[in-house]
Amino acid sequence: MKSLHVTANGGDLAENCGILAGDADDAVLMDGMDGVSREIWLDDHGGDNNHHHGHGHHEDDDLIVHHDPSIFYGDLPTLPDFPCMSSSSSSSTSPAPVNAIVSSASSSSAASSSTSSAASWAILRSDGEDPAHNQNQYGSGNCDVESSAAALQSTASMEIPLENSQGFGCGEGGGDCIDMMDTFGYMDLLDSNEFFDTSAIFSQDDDTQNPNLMDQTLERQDQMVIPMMENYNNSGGDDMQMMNSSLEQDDDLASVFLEWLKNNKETVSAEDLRKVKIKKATIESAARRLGGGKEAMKQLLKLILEWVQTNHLQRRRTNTSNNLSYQQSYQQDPFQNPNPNHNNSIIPPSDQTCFSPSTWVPPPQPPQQPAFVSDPGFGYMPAPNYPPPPEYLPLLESPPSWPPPQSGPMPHQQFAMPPNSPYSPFQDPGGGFNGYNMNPYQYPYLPSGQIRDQRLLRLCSSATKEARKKRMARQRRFLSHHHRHTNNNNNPNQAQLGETCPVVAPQLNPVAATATGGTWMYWPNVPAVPPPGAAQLPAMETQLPPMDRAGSVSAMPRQQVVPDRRQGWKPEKNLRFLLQKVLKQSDVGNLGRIVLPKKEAETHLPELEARDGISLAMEDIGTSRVWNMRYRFWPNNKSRMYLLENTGDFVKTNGLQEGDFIVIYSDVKCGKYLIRGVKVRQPAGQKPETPPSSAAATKRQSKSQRSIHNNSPSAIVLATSPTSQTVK
DNA sequence: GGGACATGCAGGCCT
DNA sequence: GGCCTGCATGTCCCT
Repeated sequence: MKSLHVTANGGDLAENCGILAGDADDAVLMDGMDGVSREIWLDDHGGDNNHHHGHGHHEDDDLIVHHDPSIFYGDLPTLPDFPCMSSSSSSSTSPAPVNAIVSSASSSSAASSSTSSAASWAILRSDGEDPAHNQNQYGSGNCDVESSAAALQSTASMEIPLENSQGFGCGEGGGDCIDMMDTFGYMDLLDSNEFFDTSAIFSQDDDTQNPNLMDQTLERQDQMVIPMMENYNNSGGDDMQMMNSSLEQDDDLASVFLEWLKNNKETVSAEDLRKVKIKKATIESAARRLGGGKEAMKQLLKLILEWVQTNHLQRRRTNTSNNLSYQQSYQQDPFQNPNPNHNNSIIPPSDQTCFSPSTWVPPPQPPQQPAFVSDPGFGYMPAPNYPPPPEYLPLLESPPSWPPPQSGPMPHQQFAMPPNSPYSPFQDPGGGFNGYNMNPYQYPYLPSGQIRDQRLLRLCSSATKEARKKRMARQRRFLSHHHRHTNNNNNPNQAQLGETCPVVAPQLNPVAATATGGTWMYWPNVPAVPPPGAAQLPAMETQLPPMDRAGSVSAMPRQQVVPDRRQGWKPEKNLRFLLQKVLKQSDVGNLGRIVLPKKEAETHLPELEARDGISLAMEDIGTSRVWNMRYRFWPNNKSRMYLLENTGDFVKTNGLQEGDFIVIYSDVKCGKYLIRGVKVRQPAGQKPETPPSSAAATKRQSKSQRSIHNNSPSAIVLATSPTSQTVK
């Protein structure tokens, strides 16, 4: 499997970006760019360190030796160590840990550089302000990665090593990793000695109090690999000169980094960056797939920095404030910790061993009153990863910010909620796994442990069969409750949707809005890179009427990604495109069920443990009516067929016919699902679309539609006159 | 060859 | 008898 496993603490970058693919398969990233899918796995780093190695890549990597785990595997997650990207040319030898403390062999030039580097970081922390208390200066921060992620999206999952003392990932597994500092944090900042303050660097975290830190830095510089340097051989300090020379030529890159440093000097420390390690192959591959060259590196750098920033901030927040709020959250809501005896229920974030914090989280928001009543049997919440910035999600097939439900979410769901839904009365009687950091503000209504549990269950490959059995058992226990609730509430969606979430106006629908401009679009699986013809998107966007009563645009083509999240983040843009389906005859027939595309369903909809599936409240964007549909699957050979049932009324109400399509969104703000039926009407001059009169016609149409569905790289834009089409 | 998916159709339930 | 449910099978596409 072409998987880049996002592992635990470091997972969020990959998780949100779908970064990179295994270099063993260069097509992976391209797959992701084609938007076919982005599968991201989070592995239980702490629990299954061998998992990475199981991919058989680590041991093949060229190694950047990570000396002292205490230094490099501190509280900041490492960037993805993409074992699957590991070059096959990588060494198969295990990374013999090198003592980072000593660096007698460091060259003077390296020493100079690293000294400057460290000093720069030292000053960044010299303000003495707890970074946790600083706002992410990139605004949401969580989303900047998206732009890069767009180019990095991969079908493959990614594997990010957890940072921990076990030397996971690069250090132990032998990844060809690059420390953040060693990679980007180096650059021309080395000359920016205005920040120099050697005293500060040793007065920070425990692991930075190592008086040999500077030496460590110096030494590691000898070993770092700068991806821009194609031929760089990280064999020793002799290459430093070449490397520095190369870096010096990359003023842009350095500028980016410097700018970032300035912006985040209060929030990110040198130590933070030192803990970020990226495989050489990863960076090279990423850069290559970003187009290569300086621009690609710059983009990648931004991505990484964004990740560092966001991840770090959240962790800091968690570390500084979570212990209390963490436990309080449990104590305040007994339901949140149904199993108080669960040993893992209140593991301090610092003790996390599995998952990283939800890196891509919006800036802390004051907790709000829950819009739902905690009901153990009522709801379910998928992986709570923070979704990508919504401003360009609704229109596009976006990578799942939460991983594919491979590992199994909470099974006892009745009404599934989109990720991060504050209305998701997610329950986990099992107590909750505390494997990853939790931003106390992120899911104020959800028990951290449960969220972690959820995340674990969904993401962690170590969610073993045992765990699955337990989940199944829980599901069975709650099954009756679910049914009762369903039966007693004809429209349970109200509870699910929450009352605080405004109904999305019909014009919010990007498809509709687009159609208003005279063209409707079938949004394909949007590739990370603009497909041919995608240039139409911005132009079309200009035709869009206000998508929102508030004047916000609920969708923005990925091509219009705003580099600066501080500007691009518009919370009101809250529709996240999940999937779409061109309706077949069988979908619009009287069966009242719609077959959903498997991959998209598995990726974007809650994982189904049981074939009975879950109830999904779907708000019709056009009518605001909430349809209580059922999302389920059928066993089909060795696979599954995913269905949306109880769609008959919806189809009839919207007058949907074969060839029309539905689009499903989630409201990233409210956590509800939205559905829209889009009617396709033939342009004037063409024969009105009629049901195929023959099997051949049916096949032709089916083939055409399948082509539409499958040809994700190209946006299929059906330009019609405004009068010749109908988009409800 | 395998996966995804459209749909045929058998069996049970309901009216 | 009609409807519903769910499985099976055929077709198409991708690898």
